[in-house]
Parts: sequence; structure tokens; C-alpha cells
Amino acid sequence: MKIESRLQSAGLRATPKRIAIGGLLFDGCDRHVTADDVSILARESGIRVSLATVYNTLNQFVSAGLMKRITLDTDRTYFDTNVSEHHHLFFEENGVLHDIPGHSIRVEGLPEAPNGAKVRSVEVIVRMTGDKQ
Amino acid sequence: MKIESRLQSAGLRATPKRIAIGGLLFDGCDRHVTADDVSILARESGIRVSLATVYNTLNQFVSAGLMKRITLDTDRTYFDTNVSEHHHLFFEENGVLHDIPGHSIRVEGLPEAPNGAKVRSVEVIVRMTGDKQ
DNA sequence: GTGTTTGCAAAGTGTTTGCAATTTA
DNA sequence: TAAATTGCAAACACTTTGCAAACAC
Repeated sequence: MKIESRLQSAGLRATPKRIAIGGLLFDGCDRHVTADDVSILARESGIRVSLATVYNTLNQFVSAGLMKRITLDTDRTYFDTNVSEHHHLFFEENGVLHDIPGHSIRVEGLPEAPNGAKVRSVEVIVRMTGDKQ
Repeated sequence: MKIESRLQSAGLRATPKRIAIGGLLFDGCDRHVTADDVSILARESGIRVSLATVYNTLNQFVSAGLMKRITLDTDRTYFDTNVSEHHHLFFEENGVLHDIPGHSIRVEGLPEAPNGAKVRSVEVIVRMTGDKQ
């Protein structure tokens, strides 16, 4: 789908920076990026965009359901273009992150949600050591 | 076990601040605390300790294997007195965290560790909405 | 006595925000 | 033209660090 339409169906105006950043990220691959990654990626592609705008844009993409925020590490936030239910394999040594498809893992024995509460997500994080990625 | 001996068996000198902070945390209950929680807890108990020392002490406890660091949220680090293998139920609205015993959950279908890599941990995080705790 | 610990203030890092200028519908 | 977006710099929150004084062994 064209970036512009994708933004619009998600309720976001198709502005130049959103189109540019979206163009870098929504290319069909599953991408795990930090704001800094995007900033560098943009610069390398000749796109001028401030870091603040990168943050704002990524946050808007998350709110609009175009990306997922992943917390693995206190000092950087990963943004994931794969918004389907899935899990993560994280190599702590080098920060490399791989997806584990949601359907390949089964979690059994989850506790019941207390009354009034709802399960928002079940995430499995497999942390690895050793720098093979 | 006495705090002093516990610190010493973990290879830490039994200094006043470590004894004081350890005394607040290692009371047999499973506790999830942030550095700020500990700082407040200490003040309430009449223990004078700087926030820097709270951070240093918690990090030393983690390195010594007396606590576990839990990452759920980019902007605060939780420290857990439960060092056994277990999982977490996290109420995002109010930051409340509950343990799920490791043996009650089974994760099936985990991918193989690539050669040279080793699984350090498998964490399941169940995120809840709704402010029932 | 020697090396570790502690507190303070300062530095550091990743992220958000206020505001003026610009752009979009 | 009214409302949203963008960039910049400043603000922010959490965490770590450098250094001098105090302390443990």
C-alpha cells in the first residue's frame, strides 16, 4: 500500500516528514529501530528531519497502530514495524533483536485476569548471551 | 538469614548502608521496588541515605545475585527481591507489578539457540489494563 | 594504614515540550 | 485562513560518575 494512503487510513495527515520516515520503515520488512537509528537512516537517505520530529513521528505511528513500542532495555526504546502478535529474541551484548512469530510460541498456565482488568498483551522475551546473531 | 551474613556470602562488605537497605528489602516478602521507592522507604524508616547510594547499592545487589533487575518501562527500573525464575503481571495504569511463579507458566515452541549463543532468560510479561490490582 | 564506601553535586542520556515559523487542507 | 506540523533549544527524569571525606578490615 502507498505510504500516503497508509497514513491516511491510520488517521494521520500525509505530511512530508511522515511520508519520508514512513517510506524508510514500511518497506515490507520487519524493522526494529530506535529513534536514533531512524535519525541516522534519514540523514543517510538525504532526508533532513530533526530528532524531535523523529520521536514525535514514531510516537504518532505507535498511537495510530502503525508500529509497536518495545521495551527491553531501560535506556533505549525500540519501535517495531511488525504490529502483529509476536515475541522477541534479544541479544543483550550487541542489542540485536529478532522476531519470534506469535503462532510459533505457546504460553500455558497464564493466570486469570482479575475482574475489571483486561490482558493487553502477553510478551515473551528470550534474552541471549554470546554475540552470534 | 542475617543481613550481614547474606551480604558477606554474596561477596559484599557489610556496610551500614547496605545493611540498612538490605534490611528494608530482604524481609522474606517478594518486593518490587524502584530506586525512588527505596529512597522513600529509607527516609520513612529514619535511614539517611543518598539517592546515589541507593542506586549504587541496588546495582551491587543485582551484580551479587541478591536481586534481579526488571525492565518493563523505559523510564523506571524495577528491582526484584525474588531471584528465582518467574514471570510478571504488570498493570500499566498504576505501575503495579505482580509475580507469576515460574513453574505455573509453560512456554512451548521456543526457537533453538544459534551456535555460540546461550539463553540467559525467558521472561513472560503480561500487560494488563484496568486499574484493578 | 590501605582500600572501600558514601554523599554531594555535576554530568550524562534518552525523550519530551514550548514556541515561533511554516505548511497543509 | 484555521489548524496541524516542524525545528530548535530548553526542559525533564532517571541514572551514573568524580571527587573528597568517612569508614571497614
